[in-house]
Amino acid sequence: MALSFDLGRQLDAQLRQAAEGLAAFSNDFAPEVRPADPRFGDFQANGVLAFAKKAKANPRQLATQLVDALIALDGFSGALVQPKKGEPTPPPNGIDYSIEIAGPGFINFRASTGVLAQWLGDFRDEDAFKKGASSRFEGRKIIIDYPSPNTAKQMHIGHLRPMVIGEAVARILEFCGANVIRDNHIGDWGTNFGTLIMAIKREGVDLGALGDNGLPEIERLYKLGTALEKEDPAVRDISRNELVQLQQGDAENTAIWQQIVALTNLVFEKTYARMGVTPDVTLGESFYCDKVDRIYTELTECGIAEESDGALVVWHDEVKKFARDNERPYPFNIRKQDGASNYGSTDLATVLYRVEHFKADEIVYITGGPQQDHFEQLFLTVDKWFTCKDYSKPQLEHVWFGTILGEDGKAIRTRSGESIQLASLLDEAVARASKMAAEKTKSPDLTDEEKAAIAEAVGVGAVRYADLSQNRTQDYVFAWDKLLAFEGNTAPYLQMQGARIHSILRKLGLQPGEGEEGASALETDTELALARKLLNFPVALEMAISDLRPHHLCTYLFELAGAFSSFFSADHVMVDEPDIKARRVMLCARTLAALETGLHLLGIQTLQRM
RNA sequence: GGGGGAGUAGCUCAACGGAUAGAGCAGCGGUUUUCUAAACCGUUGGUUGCGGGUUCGAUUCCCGCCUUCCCUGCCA
Repeated sequence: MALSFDLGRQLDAQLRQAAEGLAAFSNDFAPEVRPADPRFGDFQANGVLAFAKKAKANPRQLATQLVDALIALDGFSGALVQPKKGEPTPPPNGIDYSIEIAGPGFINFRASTGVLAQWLGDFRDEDAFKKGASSRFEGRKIIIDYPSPNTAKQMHIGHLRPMVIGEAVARILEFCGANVIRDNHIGDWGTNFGTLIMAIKREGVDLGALGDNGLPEIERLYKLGTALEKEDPAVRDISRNELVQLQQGDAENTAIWQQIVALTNLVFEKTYARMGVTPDVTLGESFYCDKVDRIYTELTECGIAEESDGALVVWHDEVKKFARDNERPYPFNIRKQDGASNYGSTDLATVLYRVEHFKADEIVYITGGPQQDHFEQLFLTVDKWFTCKDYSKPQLEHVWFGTILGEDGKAIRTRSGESIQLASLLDEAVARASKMAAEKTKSPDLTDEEKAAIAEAVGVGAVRYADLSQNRTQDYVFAWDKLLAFEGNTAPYLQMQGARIHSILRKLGLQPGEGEEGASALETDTELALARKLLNFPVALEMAISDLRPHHLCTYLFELAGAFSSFFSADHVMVDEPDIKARRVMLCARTLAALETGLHLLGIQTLQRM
């Protein structure tokens, strides 16, 4: 039998096929195949229970019928066995799966060691995994909007999450066959430029003289500007006028603005490089400033937008919280009273451009949780507008994340007070990793350059992993001790397991994939547990994809590394028997492939030595 | 007022309506002349905030409370 990369999906499809031939089942039957508790098997199908409830039928009877049909299916090799408590029965010789019907109607599947060996032989490395996974999206065009920082501000700790989460999401989708475009939608066109230009002119600052690290000075000018505006309303009007001048193409203001943007981008590039973030396009808000008139026109034509208090807004009365007759009305504002565009208008123009120019099937926005209302309004507006104009509608996803909190449990602020600069955060992480490595290393002969590269990978990896390994919608407290704890479910632990595998292969004089000829069937509990964990790599990918939450992949990698570590402690690889040695070498290489593939998808560097 | 998040072991967190709610850290007890001990093995620890409901089955879904953080039209 030919095996799919994702055996669970394959079983799912086969169960559906089996159900098609049965009168008792209908088209809406979903097998719900998922990984099982190892006590029960490798996979379980729970769908019969839900279906039986709806059909008011006996679930065990339905399960029996379904399993009979499945076994009779061409191209499926399985045998029904009696459930026993404790260890499930392995399949009889030459049969791929043993199947049990258990409890109220669970269907449990246990793969034979032959299936394990075949799967591990078919999917040997990152390329094979990718090939196996690529059928998931089959070239679907997905635009991912990240990290999308605002121009004229230094990157601080608040910029960590969009970069880390966005990059992981992009890599995972790409790996699963999507045609991903990373679109860095920088905030280069906001009200803040009015304030900045006002302050720059007032202070007579020469931006050209600031060198390539002028951001702190620009930040200082912005703070000064906002302070002045607060003191004197007349200054606020000047700023507003500077902004309008800029938007109307005034030469002097445009030149100042261009300098600010160029200066900012230069600094940002360095951080992107360090974080492994590679935008495909950088089309900021300014790119859309000549495209917003069409938005006003079309939305007004369609009767979607209307004037309200001098602004142009869209009401979504059908959604309670946005309705106009609320105590506090909450429209979607797309043009300000002063006629200027805002992020409502540019975001609408951006959706249209992404559909018309990039032919986007899907757009994913990576931003913080507080923007949920904005995106809900944006998506509702796009839906109505595209329906009116009969434009092809993309799938729109808002992937939002929680806030990074300070030790006091409050959000780390950007404008008030001292926020931690991203570069110094990373530097400190690397310094701590370096110190840790000096104490713990098993490779004292490393050169200084190698040590530095390892510290960079471990330090930055630890910070990334700490951010990715918990559910993204959670807030989390930023604490050095926590972020740089190199124990348990952390990047250094995973990197270390990889390094251990490289070490054993090095000692054997083998490249990954070599030395596996003549391997015998897996036998020990730890070998089998590891092999079964490897089989679940596609499941972890699927879970990470289904709601774009990378922490599922982290959890899987940690479990995989744990299964490997248990195996590595219990089963010696360098044994005399060539068949046993070969199969253990195979497990090492395959674990390495899954582990490194997973870490790469998370944007974390892997290491050969530590 | 409206909306969203969180509430699970001492701490930090998992758990796509499924089987006896799991990890890590901390604690306790073991393991190293043997392939990287940043490791492994064992163990202690729970009324899943409270009260109802839905059903074969609820941490998960629904209703009502409690605590807490955040958002709530012209910044993005």
